[in-house]
Amino acid sequence: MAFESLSERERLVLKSLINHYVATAEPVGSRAVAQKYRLGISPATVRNTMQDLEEMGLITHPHTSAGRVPTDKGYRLYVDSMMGLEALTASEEDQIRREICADYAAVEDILEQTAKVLATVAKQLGITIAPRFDKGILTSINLIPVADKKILVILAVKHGLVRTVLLEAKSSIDTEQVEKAARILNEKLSGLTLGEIKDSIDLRLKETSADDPRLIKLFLDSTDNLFNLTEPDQMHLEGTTNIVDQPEFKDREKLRSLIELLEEKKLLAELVSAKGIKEGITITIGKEIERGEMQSCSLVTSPYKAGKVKGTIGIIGPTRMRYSKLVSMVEYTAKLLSDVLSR
Amino acid sequence: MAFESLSERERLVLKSLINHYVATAEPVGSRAVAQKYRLGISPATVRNTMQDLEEMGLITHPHTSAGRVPTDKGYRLYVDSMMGLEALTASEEDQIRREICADYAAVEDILEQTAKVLATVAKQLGITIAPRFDKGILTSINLIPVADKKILVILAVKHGLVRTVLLEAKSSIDTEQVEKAARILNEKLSGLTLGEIKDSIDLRLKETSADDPRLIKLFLDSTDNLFNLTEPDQMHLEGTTNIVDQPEFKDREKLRSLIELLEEKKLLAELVSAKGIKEGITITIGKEIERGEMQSCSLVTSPYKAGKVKGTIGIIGPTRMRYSKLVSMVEYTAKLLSDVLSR
DNA sequence: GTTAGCACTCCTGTGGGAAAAGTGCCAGGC
DNA sequence: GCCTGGCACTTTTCCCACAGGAGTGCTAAC
Repeated sequence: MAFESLSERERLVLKSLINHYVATAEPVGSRAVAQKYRLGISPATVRNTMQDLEEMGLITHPHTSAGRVPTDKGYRLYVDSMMGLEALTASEEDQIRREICADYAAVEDILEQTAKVLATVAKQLGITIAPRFDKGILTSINLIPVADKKILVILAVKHGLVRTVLLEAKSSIDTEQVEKAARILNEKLSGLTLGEIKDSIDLRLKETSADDPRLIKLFLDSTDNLFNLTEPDQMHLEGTTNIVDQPEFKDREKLRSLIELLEEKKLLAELVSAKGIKEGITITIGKEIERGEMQSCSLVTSPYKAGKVKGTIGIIGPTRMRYSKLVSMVEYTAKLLSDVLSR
Repeated sequence: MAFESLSERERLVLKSLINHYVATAEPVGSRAVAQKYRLGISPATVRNTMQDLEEMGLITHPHTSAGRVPTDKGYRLYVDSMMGLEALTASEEDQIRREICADYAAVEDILEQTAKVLATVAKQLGITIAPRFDKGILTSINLIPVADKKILVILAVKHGLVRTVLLEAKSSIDTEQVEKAARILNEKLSGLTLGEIKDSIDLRLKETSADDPRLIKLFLDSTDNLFNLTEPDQMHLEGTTNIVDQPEFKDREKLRSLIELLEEKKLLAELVSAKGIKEGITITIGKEIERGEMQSCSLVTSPYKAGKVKGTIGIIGPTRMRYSKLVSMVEYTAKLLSDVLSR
């Protein structure tokens, strides 16, 4: 549909309506639009315009005598072509900066903190997902025997990212073997990205496998586990409380199904990090989200960088959210986070 | 108050009432008790007995014309002296066993799985807390430089438990120094429990500190971080969905404040693991819980063992819960978990 | 000591009616 | 020809009254 065909008035009415609805969560009547936003036109005119907008599928009616409510399509148009960015207040910026720039050593902690501050400042769900390791360059592998049959594998990736995985061997393995295996693995694999390793580990370790079959075989068998790139525990979700109060979730069933989805950490992580592939802010509105349980929600996400590797942060809330502000917020936060993690 | 003074009839009525209330979530009238549990007495007699029980503070009235509801004190008496254990069904045992005995390598994963299965089978919140490391014996320390100024510290504890912490140094540190420091630390600290180390690390490392001040000092400065024993991320909480539907949380405010508490992972972990100090099952009912936000909830917890060190698992739900069943469940699960982790 | 009976209390569900909110359309004005 | 005031119409919401139901507490009788 050619949205450029919207008249100036139609655009103004839609914009005002959305602003008002976002603020009040109540269907908006023609009077409210006409008066509050001093467009200089009467409620009757607004009503006519609204009818047109409704025909275009940009707004709806819950019932005859109710005001109008934006549809997903309405929000989409608003977001794409008529919403201005709303700058963060100084105090919001401060709050975000304070939390993120505190000098935590571990990336994990910074990400948790980031999710929390996003949730708090946005009064929505805040979510952060650890960098996707597949583009990260492996600097070293360490194997550490921590118990009879257990070996801790440490993958150190450039820029101070670390992944540790515990492997369990069938039989006990002595220290020398472990050291030898570690030497081989480092020799063959360091300097490559984890993605490359995942794809070609079989080939790269083929000739050596005769050397010490057991350990190398264990390593090969665990490839999926070791190089699995979206670990659910690499995700931080905060602010569940914030959405419990939202009027859109006064319907119990809706709330339950959303919380259900939030508990499926792996799924959620994949859903969100898929949005983080593109550069810059991505806004996903209502039914545009693939999962049914979340179709009354919107997602504002952005990738961030830690050196070469990229992760995703975002805000989840009802479709009725303050996009103009939240976009600024996510943008600012992602920028800051990238700076902190890449220093 | 001398509860032994309860007559046989009073005990029977209280027991029947609680059973009925737990099943229906509705205040229980005298007729329901008299008929359903064929005590061979009339509703009028039950009413008289109920009045007595109410005077003792074991049950209450929401209002004059409503049935009776057990108080925390009523539950307490029931739990302590009149509830029989209810065995798990074969299929419940199966389900629990299947999830826990699957051969995951990492303790983390087993604990997450355990929390999930507790939540599912009990239809309540399931919570597991990783072993308290303070009684764990350190088998080795490894220091691994993962980036210019970042060092990954790996504390290997007996029975395959591992703790990794990332430290950030002020200035870059070369590999030799790291190796030397690791040797010193192993020499001085391995074989001790983490608790001992935490308390006496200053003394133990004093004489060596002249050797390589920087790294050892970093280590000393990070003691709290390294040996902090209740890390929030060592906790797994599952089944939030289950409580959203509970009739006791139809009051929005209650639900919000509970979820708020659940988000305070650190606090929650401390709360629960405090209960896990005692041997065997601990039941904490309503107001007996220290935190106000949870005073309409009960807690059924048990410690479990992984070799020498102990963690806690438990179930959280409204005070109106099926104690007789859940106690069996937590007991069985804790036993199983101990077996799996100590093998 | 137990029970039946009954009055009393308080909650709950229902229906009607008035008020409020808002639309849609029409006819008149600029 | 577009805008606007006016008005009828629709639907929800709120309130109130009222009946019905549930369950108690007391009393008197067995």
